[in-house]
Amino acid sequence: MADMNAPGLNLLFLRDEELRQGIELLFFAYRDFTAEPDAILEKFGFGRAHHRVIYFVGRDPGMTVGELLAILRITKQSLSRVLSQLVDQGFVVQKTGPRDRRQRLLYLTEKGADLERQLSAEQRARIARAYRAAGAQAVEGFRKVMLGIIGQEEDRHRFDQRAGQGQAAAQPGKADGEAAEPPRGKAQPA
Amino acid sequence: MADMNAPGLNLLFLRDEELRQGIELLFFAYRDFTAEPDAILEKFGFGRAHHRVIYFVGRDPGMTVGELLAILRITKQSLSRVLSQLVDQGFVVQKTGPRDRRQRLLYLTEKGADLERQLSAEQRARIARAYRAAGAQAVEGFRKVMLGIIGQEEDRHRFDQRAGQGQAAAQPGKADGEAAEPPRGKAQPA
DNA sequence: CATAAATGTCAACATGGCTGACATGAACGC
DNA sequence: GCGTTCATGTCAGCCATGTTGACATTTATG
Repeated sequence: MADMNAPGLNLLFLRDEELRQGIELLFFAYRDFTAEPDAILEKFGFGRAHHRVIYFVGRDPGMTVGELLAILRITKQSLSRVLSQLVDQGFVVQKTGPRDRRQRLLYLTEKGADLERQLSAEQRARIARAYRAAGAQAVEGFRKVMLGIIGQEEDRHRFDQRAGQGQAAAQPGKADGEAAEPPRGKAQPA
Repeated sequence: MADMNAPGLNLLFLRDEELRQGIELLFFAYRDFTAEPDAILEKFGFGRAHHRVIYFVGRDPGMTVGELLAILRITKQSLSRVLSQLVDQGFVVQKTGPRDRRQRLLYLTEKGADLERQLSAEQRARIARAYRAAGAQAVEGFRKVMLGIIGQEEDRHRFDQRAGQGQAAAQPGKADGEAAEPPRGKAQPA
């Protein structure tokens, strides 16, 4: 800060420092963000992979296996391992798709929903605390930057409209034509 | 949270939606953020654990093994596996500490620094793109929210105003964040 | 009816966490 | 100066979760 007025080189240096800090912010935030759920999961003999499945199925009940695979970007064999544990132990149920009977639509059971709530309670609290402390305008900036970091347009879409108008979703020309879509309108792995 | 859809709770619902989006922004951003370095590492037969070591040592040359362990929050046995590969293959060197000869101070070789640059180039570019697209004010908001998400005060400290520093303070007990994936309780595959 | 798609499954392998036990040399306190 | 603690290394085995490849089943579709 003190020598910010130095010529040329220094600006570049600060830029590099700024980018490094961006990298590290992601690391620390993610690390702390996942720490507490991991501890809970351990009591169930589950890992982070189970958490991801429970979270996204809870988010989007009735999603297909293919959709889940597209989000997680893992192989079906990897998913299968955790998913069948969750099904066997009664956290998730699979129902044959009504339109396409090849599909297995995924739902949380009550037990699964309980666990989901337990797992995300701390995460929500953490986010809520950070949002509250930072303020609405900062939250909007956070969203903008995070969306910029996310690579695929399809992934960004999920944040378009279902947005929290509360503080977050503001104006910036996002305006994606498509009404707020309740669960289940998702990007198909084309 | 799944049953917050009750009528009349619209504000609460939006709040819940907003918090869920926060959770998902972290998931997707982190997923995409680590994808490309992983691809580079594969060509070297390395994984994320190697990336972390290279990143931190590059960030803070001369750090001790103990400091690195404190950053990564893994066991010395886990670190040993990757660190000795990096040393054996000439990416990292260890020098006996001048003040305390028990310590092994860590440095990148030229080869190591090359790899570090190659690995973080994409991550910096991704951050830079997101920052540029979002604007300075959004970046400030991003920083605020991310710092709010980070739990420990000691961790937040490293983002204070190190702008003029370049290297970590090399304080015992704590160090920097990094570029790969935060470890968790048990197993963490590449 | 033939083919493709959605899903499941078996088997093998790699990475990188973990624990426990034990070794070595250097620093430090008494 | 001796014993204890500290920093580090190492061996050995376990576990979670990623990977690839091959193949089976059911259903949709041209």
